[in-house]
Amino acid sequence: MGPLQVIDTRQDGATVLAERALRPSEHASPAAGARRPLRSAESLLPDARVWNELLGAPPLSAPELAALTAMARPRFVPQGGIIFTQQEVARSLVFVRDGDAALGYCTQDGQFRIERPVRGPGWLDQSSAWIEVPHAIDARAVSPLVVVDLPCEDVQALLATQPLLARRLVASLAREVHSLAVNTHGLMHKDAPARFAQWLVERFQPVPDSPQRGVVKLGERKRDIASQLAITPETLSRLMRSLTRMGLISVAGYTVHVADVEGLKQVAEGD
Amino acid sequence: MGPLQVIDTRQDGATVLAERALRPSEHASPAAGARRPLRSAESLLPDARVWNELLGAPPLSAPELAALTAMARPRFVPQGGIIFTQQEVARSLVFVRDGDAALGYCTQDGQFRIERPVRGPGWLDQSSAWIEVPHAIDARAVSPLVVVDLPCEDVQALLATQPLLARRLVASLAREVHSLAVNTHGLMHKDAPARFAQWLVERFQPVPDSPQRGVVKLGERKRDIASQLAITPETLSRLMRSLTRMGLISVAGYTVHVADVEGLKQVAEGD
DNA sequence: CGACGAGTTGAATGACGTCAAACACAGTGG
DNA sequence: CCACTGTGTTTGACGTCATTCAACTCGTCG
Repeated sequence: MGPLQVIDTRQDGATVLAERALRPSEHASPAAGARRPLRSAESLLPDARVWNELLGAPPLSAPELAALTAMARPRFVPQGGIIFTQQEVARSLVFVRDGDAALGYCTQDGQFRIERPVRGPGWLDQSSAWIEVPHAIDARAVSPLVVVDLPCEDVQALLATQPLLARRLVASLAREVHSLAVNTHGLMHKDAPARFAQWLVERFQPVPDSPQRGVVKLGERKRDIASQLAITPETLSRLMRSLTRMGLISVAGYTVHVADVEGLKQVAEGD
Repeated sequence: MGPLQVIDTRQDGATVLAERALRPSEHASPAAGARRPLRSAESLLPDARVWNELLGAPPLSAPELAALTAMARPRFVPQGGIIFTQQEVARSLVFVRDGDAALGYCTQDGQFRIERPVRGPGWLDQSSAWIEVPHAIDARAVSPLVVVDLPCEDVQALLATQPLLARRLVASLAREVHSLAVNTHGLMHKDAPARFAQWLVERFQPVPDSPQRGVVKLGERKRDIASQLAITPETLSRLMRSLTRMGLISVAGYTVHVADVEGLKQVAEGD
């Protein structure tokens, strides 16, 4: 089960395991490919893999790829930089090619509350530009990253000549509608324990031997996880302790060991 | 201000006005045009007005209308009937042509909790079929109504020949994404008074003379309004009394008289 | 009249947020 | 090696908001 080590035993009987727990912000986040310094000389344009991941299953044809790449307007954004804000009217579809971004909003005290993290390649806003409304939310760079704008008029023009591309854009929007609808349902009818259990189940990586057990690596600060779940960090901390006491998980720094997925799923069903 | 009549004065000083308040279920709901008995002989097919309202601003061309109407599969659903359920995989885009429907889910005790009301013409599910997933939610008929299925393959085939239609479908999906995103944001960050105040502001009909004052007609049972706001009927009742005490509204049966929209907007901002 | 469903009201409970203090840990400079 | 600091998390006490449960009103329908 890995190099674990007991460092503390608490009065509630839970054993706390030590696992060198670097803070997520200190991780050399492996998926954020843009860690090496980007030079203006090197192409920021997305490649085929990126386009295919954005637009869904059947691989894109060469002319489709060429047309998309021709209209792409990439730009580099430094860590913490603003990608777009609620005020500005959307004129382009926007996605992140590489790196970690987040959709959220600025609080009065200058903090940025993450509502939904986005790991490249992934859409930041594929809808607002079509109806010429302001972006519904702010977007910030969590790591240094490359975002790409697709001017809406250009995409629209392309639709006339590439009907299959239209099908993909529609499907991509449909996926977003679906995920938002599920999310809304959860917020309306599930309490905090259920939402957190669900969050864990979605990120659950089973270990080879036993299907019930597994691991969830927390790739971000716990306060950011909390704000995704629309709860406070304190409540999240209490939830983790509570699930631990129920014997469903055990927490070691930024690693959650899941002892009983089925139990978690039960909690996730909630009401 | 209408034929009002004092029937009760409470100790808190608020004056309650009587306005023959039929229950919404007893209203001959004027917008639900399908009240007259529908015969199988008469065409259930949507007309141009319906299509244009579904697909947004620029009016559709004659060939577009013809093609859409050719693929439409209308069916009549009696009051309280099930339109579709969460289990079934979506094969068609679904909308209500005439009448009142509701998206929601069935509770264990057989009740139907309304999550989002839909008044025809309006989409019930324009997204699931594109990605071949089950409907995210149940749909029921609140009044007798006509729903129309658009088989997904047919629509897809039409996209190949009608690129402007693709643009419209995309825009329509984009509008849904936008409204869901706003809704999600509200659920995450606004408390019950703010959500209810917002709900009122959205339905606010100003009276000609004074811009601050106006009326909101409640077209559904208060318990259904409560479940749209993800609160209990008791809480909704208390909210209405609380807003009344603040002098922002006064409630008479199923009519809410708004005395101060700006005040309501302030409450709606909440946090 | 009694039964029923919708709405309201009050008291009790519980879930979650707020506030403040303590703790863990990496980084810094002695 | 050691304090010292800053950030992030944990914990406890407490408050607030919303739900729950149970009564009660009102209008409708039999």
